[in-house]
Amino acid sequence: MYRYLDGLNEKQREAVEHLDGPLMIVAGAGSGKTKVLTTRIAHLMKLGVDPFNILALTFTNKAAAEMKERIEVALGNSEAKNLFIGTFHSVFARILRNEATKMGYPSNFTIYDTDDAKGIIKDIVKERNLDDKIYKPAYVYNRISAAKNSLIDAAAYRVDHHIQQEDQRSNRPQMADIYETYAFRCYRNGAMDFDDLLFKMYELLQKFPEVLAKYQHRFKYILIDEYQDTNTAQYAIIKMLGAVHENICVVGDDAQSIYSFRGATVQNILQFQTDYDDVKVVKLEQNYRSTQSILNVANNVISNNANQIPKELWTQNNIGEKIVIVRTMTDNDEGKFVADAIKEQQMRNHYTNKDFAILYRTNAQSRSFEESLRRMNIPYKLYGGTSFYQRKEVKDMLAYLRVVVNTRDEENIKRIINYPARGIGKSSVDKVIVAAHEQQKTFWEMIEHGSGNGKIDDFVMMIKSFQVMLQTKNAYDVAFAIGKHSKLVLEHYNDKTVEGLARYENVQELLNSIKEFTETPDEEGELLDKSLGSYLQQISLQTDTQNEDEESIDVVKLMTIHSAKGLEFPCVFSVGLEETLFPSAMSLYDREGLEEERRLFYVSITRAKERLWITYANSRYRFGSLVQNDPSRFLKEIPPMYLDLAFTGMSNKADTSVGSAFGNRGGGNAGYGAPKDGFDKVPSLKKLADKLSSAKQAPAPHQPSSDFVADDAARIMKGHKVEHQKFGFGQVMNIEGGAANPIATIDFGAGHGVKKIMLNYAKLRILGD
DNA sequence: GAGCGATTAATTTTT
DNA sequence: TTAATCGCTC
Repeated sequence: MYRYLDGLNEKQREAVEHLDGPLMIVAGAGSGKTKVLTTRIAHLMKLGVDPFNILALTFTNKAAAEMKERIEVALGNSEAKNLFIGTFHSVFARILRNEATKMGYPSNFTIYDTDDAKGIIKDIVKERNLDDKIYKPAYVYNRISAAKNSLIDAAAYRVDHHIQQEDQRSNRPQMADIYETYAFRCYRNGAMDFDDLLFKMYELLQKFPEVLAKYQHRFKYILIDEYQDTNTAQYAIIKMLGAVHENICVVGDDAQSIYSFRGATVQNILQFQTDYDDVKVVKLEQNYRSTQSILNVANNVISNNANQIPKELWTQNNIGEKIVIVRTMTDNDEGKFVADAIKEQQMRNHYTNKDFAILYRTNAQSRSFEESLRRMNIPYKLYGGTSFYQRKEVKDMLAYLRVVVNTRDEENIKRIINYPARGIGKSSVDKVIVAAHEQQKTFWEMIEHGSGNGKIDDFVMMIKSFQVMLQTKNAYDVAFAIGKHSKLVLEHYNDKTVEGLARYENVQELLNSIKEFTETPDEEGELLDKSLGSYLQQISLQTDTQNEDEESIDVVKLMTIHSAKGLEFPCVFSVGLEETLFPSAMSLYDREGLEEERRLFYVSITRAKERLWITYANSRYRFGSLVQNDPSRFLKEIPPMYLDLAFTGMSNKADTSVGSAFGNRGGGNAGYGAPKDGFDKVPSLKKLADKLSSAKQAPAPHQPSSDFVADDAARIMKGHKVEHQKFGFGQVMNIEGGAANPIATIDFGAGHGVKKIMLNYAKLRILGD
């Protein structure tokens, strides 16, 4: 009767057919987790549950899209359209958009990505005259992010004893102030960062019981994918939303928890059984993906971790090929080896490009593989990295669109007010900012009714004209007009360099994507929101440009292990297995960090279906210079019996015998004569010496007087005592160059000495003569 | 104020 | 290696 149930094994079927009450599915790698989730949803719908009442949350857009598609296939109709399936962030953004005004946000609130957020933090640190070496934007951002993900707001942060101690100890006493300012500024800008989408969602449900009740009753069934990667905020939200029906189904694998840096805590999955009464637990332990060899290696590696839910992955698949470990001399050799091996496998075993994936720890590692693949004419696709939407020219264009939709967004106003250059300088902008903050107004409110600055007024008129268009024109027409009248497109068009051309094309591509968005017809029964605001919201959460028909393009895939989670490939290269790279240097200090790296390695191994190569290089270029690394400690955790020792692919260059692969670096690298210690010390000593010899006493920067006002350059005469904003106090020795372009020779004394200053540009205050 | 070369600092993973 | 900032010139 339910044919789709036939393809399930006993355990899978048990999970699908459990209808009401909390359910935890512990799903090992390759055990058919997505199949179970999608079949379960389809089954619920077959049994009459309204798709409108089902909420399914995933971590990536890719996973959400795949789930939706598979349900459609299972059901054979378009009922799936009404399901609420998406990433945590996108689903909450949608809900927040509906309820935003309750929280004092515009419904078209802007979503700030990490770069936007770091930019604001940078500004704040600068404004407070703090050292940006200590208050590094990335550090501050991560700390604020961690707080939000633990549901700690700025006020709670300030009074949290433990946190305060940490900040004192790390010499960052002003963290709480920065957090508070940052949070306020986002709010004032009508913007939320990624973490706010969770944090504000929590706040919304907390503060507005009627909103909570609405969604509690709406979501009768809640399903959560990758539960091991949820953080405290996500956990709390789910708990609230599910409290009425308690039909919560979580799927996860503690062995694949790899997002603790984003606040994820494995505790959520470990504790699930104690959170609810009568939790049904189903373990999926049969692996359908990998060969026995691959699975054996994976099991051996992960068994080195202490904290685990006990389970044993097994498979009926063939033993398959042994795993190949390859050592190369340099990262370039590593790239070359991989490209060679791909070619060879294609010849010998009839694989095509898309059967291969190269998985690495950090995005920076992609370079050598790209080069070698290109050299051998093997088509590839790079996933992740700086995405399309992070490119400067795209962000510039998006900044215009965002400002037009949400004028509270000071950050983006600042970005575009003088780009393309229209003669509105930093000082004019700063003047507005100071005045606005004094009067408790937003930047836009300050200038929208005239600013006393003709150029700013022109800018305001232009933005307003775009806003008028918003009423009658579609998103594409507005965007096109913005590109044209802001002269942004022209700016790129006039740049005839190769990069300029690329930028022009990227902006055109952005416009195309808006056009596509606008022209996608509404599905039956579903009226899609085609406003510019809706478009912006959607793309803000789209980090990967998930292009058309992923499956059909025949290319080798390059990505980080993190982005490979949930995917599988016939042939996998897990590369860069070196100490300080994988495991990363950042993780070496504590057991948890190291175990997470090991889980990451586990994830990379279990992506492979048929063949697996593990590679590492003796030395590689990092931050511009060659460094040597020991082989990763994880390699020692693989019993040699699973390894293929015969095949090296580069037998003349790379020594892949297990003996030398593990540890005794002296063996095979005679070409790099210098022992490790000497090698490491030379450059650092040299650097130090350079620093000492060139250490000039930098003059202390001049703090301009608080009442500093520049005087008219024409009034400055020989012999005047003057103050310069940067160089401090000095005396005019001489003036030359004629009235049109007078140049003064000024003696600023010991600190800065004698300088020639062009009076038309410099800001000088006359103190007397 | 703006544009351009030169120096220098920085690299974990992502929604 | 590359992105970002610095500092110089017009």
